[in-house]
Amino acid sequence: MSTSRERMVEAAFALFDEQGYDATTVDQIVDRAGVSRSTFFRAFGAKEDVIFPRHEDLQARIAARLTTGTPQSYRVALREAAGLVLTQYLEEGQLALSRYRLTRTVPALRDREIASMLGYQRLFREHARAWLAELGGPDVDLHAELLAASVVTAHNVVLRRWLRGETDDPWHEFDDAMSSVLTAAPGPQATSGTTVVVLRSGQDLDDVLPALRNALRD
Amino acid sequence: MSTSRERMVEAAFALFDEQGYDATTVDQIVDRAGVSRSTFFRAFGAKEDVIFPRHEDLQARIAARLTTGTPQSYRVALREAAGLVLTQYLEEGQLALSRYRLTRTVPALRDREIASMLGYQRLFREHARAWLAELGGPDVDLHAELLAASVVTAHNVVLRRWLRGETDDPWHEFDDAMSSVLTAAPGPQATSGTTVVVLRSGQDLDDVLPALRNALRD
DNA sequence: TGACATGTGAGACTGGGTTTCACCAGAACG
DNA sequence: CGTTCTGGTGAAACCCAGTCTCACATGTCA
Repeated sequence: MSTSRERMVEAAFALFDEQGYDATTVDQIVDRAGVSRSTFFRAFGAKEDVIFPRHEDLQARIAARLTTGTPQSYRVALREAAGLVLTQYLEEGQLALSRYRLTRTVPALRDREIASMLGYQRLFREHARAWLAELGGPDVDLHAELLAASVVTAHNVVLRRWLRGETDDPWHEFDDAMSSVLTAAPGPQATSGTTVVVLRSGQDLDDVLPALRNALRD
Repeated sequence: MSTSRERMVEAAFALFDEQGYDATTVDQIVDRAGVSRSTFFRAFGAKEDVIFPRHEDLQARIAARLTTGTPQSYRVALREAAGLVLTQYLEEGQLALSRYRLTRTVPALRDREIASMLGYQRLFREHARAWLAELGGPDVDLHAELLAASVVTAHNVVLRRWLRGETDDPWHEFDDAMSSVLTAAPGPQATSGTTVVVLRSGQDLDDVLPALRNALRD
């Protein structure tokens, strides 16, 4: 027995796929799902919300990761917090692809997606502001804002490439993109002759060995 | 005799100010303006649009400025194109402040404002992509995206400071912010011993003299 | 004068979202 | 065992943004 919520999501995506988002009414969705309008609006609040599964969770996890950052280690915190977003999308798989198709074609949904991304950016910005303030330096607000925008933008570039099927190894591209953005950021740099390697747990050792050799050869 | 459009805008801002955006219905607006609902929706298309005066104009001017850029001079093009946006807001004056008050409190309007900003960002991105491609170098897409995001973000930081009344010299802060963002961008750098000065026409010479002396002293 | 464009008004209609009341299951408790 | 409380549900009325269609009034041009 599936829950009402699941049936509504399923019915909505199916109908959106068949006849488009605008042409689909909430009444059609609830009819196919076998529930009432009341149930729909109680569960989602708005028609748009069927598509965007609760990112309060994700937002909370990002905040949690960011709060463990320090002015010395904040670049890693930013990288991993952005990685949480990428992880979320990769795990959603087919659902993320369906949503991408919709957000590309329906302006209202595109705006909604952008707004949620800016929600993440806001978290990055606020934490970055605190870290940069502790490090000292001029124009903390501006640089915190720029840092947050760059991290989110870099993430989005990689994410969109994956959504368009233009890459098979999003994590590799993600790491490169984050390096582009974060190496220029202020703070203590790795001493020459010292290489800091960040490993994602669950990764196959053989897969990372070439990268390790490469890093140590420089 | 004022036009219908002007009366509707006036009535809308007054009502939004008196009782808030959501609590104001289109019927109230057209009643006060002495026109019909038909006229309203023909003129603006949607309730939100009363607040955002057509930025197709601005978008076109930005595009025009960007198309005159070259891979050698693109940083100036970006800076001045962003300057067009700032100019627009500064010239709107009181109207921009009213809009800012609304966009801060009404989510729907905030999203709308963000979407229009992303429209500008898109122009920057597409032109930056072309310039960076001509210059050569890795990851053109990523860096074009980052450059556009940084320019827009830097502009927004200054704009918001002005909207909040936190600065009396937005142009000075704008120049600094753009320098922060653009000096690290790829391309030919100014030769040591050569100082390039960009002057806005209509500016008082006495105002810029100190900055000129300062620049030449380095 | 007649044809045509433009701006306007009136009113019906669709559909998203809210609100209110009612119902019913199951858990908790005496 | 009956009751009471609670969470999930349904029914229906309601509000309002936005669309559509028809009508009318003012031009302007031929």
